Amino acid sequence: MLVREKKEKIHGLPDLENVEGKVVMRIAPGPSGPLHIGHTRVAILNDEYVKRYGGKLICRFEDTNPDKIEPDAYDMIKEDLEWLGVNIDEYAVQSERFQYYYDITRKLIEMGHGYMCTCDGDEWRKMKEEMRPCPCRDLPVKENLERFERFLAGGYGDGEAVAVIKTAIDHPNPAIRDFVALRLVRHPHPKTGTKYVAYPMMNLSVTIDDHLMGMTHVIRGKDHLNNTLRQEYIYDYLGWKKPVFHHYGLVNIPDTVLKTSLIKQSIRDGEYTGWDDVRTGTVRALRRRGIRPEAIRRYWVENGIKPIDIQFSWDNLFAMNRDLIDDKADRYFFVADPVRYDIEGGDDLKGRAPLHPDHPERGWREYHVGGYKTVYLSEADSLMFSQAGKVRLKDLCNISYGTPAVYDGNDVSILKEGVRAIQWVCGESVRAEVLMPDGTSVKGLVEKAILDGKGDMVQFERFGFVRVERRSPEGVICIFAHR
RNA sequence: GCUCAUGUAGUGUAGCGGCCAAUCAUUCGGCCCUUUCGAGGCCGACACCCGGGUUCGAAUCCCGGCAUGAGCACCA
Repeated sequence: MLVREKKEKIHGLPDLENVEGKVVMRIAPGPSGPLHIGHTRVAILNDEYVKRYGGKLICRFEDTNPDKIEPDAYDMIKEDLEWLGVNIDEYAVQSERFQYYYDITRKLIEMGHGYMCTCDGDEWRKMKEEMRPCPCRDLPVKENLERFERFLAGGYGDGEAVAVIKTAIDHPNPAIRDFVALRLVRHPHPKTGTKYVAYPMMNLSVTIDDHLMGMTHVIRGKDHLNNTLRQEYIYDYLGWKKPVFHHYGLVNIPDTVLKTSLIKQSIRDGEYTGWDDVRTGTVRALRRRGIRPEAIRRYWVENGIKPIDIQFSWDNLFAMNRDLIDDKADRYFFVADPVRYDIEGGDDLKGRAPLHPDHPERGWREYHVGGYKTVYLSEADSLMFSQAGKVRLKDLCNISYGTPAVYDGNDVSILKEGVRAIQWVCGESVRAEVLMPDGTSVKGLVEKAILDGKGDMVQFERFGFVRVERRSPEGVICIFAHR
């Protein structure tokens, strides 16, 4: 009883502060590509809290940097979220909301909290570093408003002007001093074309949308800590109520490719097969490898929302996934880099093995080696066999080394003496190829019973869990998940 | 350089003044079970960054140091 209570606590996320009834939360992906494993953390955490407290979860596409947008990403992200089991109540797109950003920036300028800067960008930054206001900062409101309208109308050339929010020019933290709110972009936007030239910077659009959409809690990465501090100026200027902010630590994800621009380039170059290439860490690649969304969820829930930086552990994720699939995955023998052995002696060789050792009721794989009595062993097991001299073909019989190999009875008890049981296939097997996460592939043979199998996750005994991508008598294509 | 954040086993986490000679998961090692190096069972290994202080008592509070990370973009 006591033990159970303790366990429940450990596996749960801590409560949020200041929850009054329902919550409104959001995830805000930039549509530059599909989601990768790193993005799933914020999605899962927000989803978990909305499910706990009730309320709504908004997915807001932050598409305010037109030259980084991948037009397909809007749909891909939506699919990824659905697959993850993240329940989105509303979708919003920032490129449809520019009017809000303009109206509120105008208001801030009117209030004297913003200005239009026409200084050279480098010089403006240099002055900020020295805590000196630029000449535009103290221009009269009227002049700033005129510049603002001219700015919206496209009356400035690229880089000639920006709208700036004032904070404290002498703020001890250089990252907080005056920040750009709107900039000029002439690059056409995939959704709005060249309709707008004035584009909001993230700190402006995020703040306005979070307020307008009624966000109660914002969970995001620690890299946004300073952005939060900047955004608080806007909340204060306008007398808006601030959401509760939470910043979780950064995640370092090893051994995979996550950078969207890099993946995109490799796809274009034909090196990667697509966004679901197994060498990448995209959600669709993990899905293709047979990682269950529940495993990803459990992983992030157990990681919590602490602000410390963490190291992502594939081992831990795989262990959670194994937990989920082990009971469902049927077992088959797969032989990598097959080496042929003929067996001399013994009579009509027959054997059978359960599809799953814990579930004999699911049925059996029947073996009838008979006839030529030809089997194939993996290259590694063949080598081991030659050194050990004796080996058990699991669920069939024992053999002694030689060419041909010699039938050596069917006494299972030799396993107790240290003889190894190995996997094998007979002549009636199917070609199989297993695509590995590093992009290589392992070719071999798999028992033909796999063709009648259902369910996409199977275990190749002593090889690992794989997802079956294609089943056909000509060959089976699998993706390696983990051991 | 400045500013901010954080420091519990290999990894992630619990604990947040006495119940902690520190939890759980994973990892690793051993044993049992098993015709898989899968699953299951049992046992074991590994940690409170350092130094001061407060206190009867500190992983827990305070200060300093150190370390790590982030930001200082007309990216998000």
